[in-house]
Amino acid sequence: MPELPEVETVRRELADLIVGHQISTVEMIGARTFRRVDDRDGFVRALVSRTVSAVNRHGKYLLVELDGLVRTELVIHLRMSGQLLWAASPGDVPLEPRPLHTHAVMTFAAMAGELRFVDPRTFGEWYLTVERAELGHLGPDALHLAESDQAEFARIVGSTRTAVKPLLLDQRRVAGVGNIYADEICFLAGVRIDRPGSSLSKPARLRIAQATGEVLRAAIERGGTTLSDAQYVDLYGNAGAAGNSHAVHARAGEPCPRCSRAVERTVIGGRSAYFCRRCQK
DNA sequence: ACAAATACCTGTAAGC
DNA sequence: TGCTTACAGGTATTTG
Repeated sequence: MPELPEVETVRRELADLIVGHQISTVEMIGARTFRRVDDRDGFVRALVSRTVSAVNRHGKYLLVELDGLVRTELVIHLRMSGQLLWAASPGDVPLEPRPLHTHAVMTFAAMAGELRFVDPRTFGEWYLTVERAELGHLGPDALHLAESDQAEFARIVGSTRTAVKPLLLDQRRVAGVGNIYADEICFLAGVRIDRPGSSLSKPARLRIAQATGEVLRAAIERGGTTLSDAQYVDLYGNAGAAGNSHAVHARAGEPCPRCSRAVERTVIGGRSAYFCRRCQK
């Protein structure tokens, strides 16, 4: 479900909501959500009564920074079906009942409501990281790199024989691009999804870098992608509108927005992939 | 170095 | 109507 633009949308909303607020309670409900947490009491103790100083993001990982916790951050990864939802209860309005598959709940001092982590497939995770040790395998953040150093992005693309789409999906090379946006990036760059990165011309590699920035930025502006299954919603339960502007992803049979030829679907790297045969070379 | 398969789960849609 | 199957946005690990 959530890729970089969806995680960034939630990050911004979460930062606006909780930065400067003190954690009152942490409920650990689902076992699998906390599968990396050895000391469950210690986890709660580390968080309660701390004030949130920042909510950061690297790739698809959310990182909650807390006053007085040095080098240690709360990691939240939504994986396929995780949602962070703010349930407000202003005044005397009672809280909505918790949805099925609510695995974690956090409350804050002087804030009426609760932050819920809902995750039917239980792939998502919460844990404390020290110096981001568990994130060490990740490549640079895709959006940051596309905006700061396109030459380096192009170098990474050209550094392997791996096909461009699986390359973009490999979080060790570049972090944050998922199945939806990898299709959109390849389309915008005019590159076939199965072209080995090292076979691309320098301009084509730079087009991948450029397209990554454009696609991710545009998706964030539209609040991310909510597909027909409505899996992704933001902190307040709202769907994102970026899906309406997808050129190819999940549009098999529809006309390519550039040349009108029917968009095709295939499988690459075990994932469904969409492309225009005429526009991507 | 790389590709492919598998595993982790639940929910939904399509097919029979 | 019911049952079965395939598939879903992610990632880690194993096998070849």
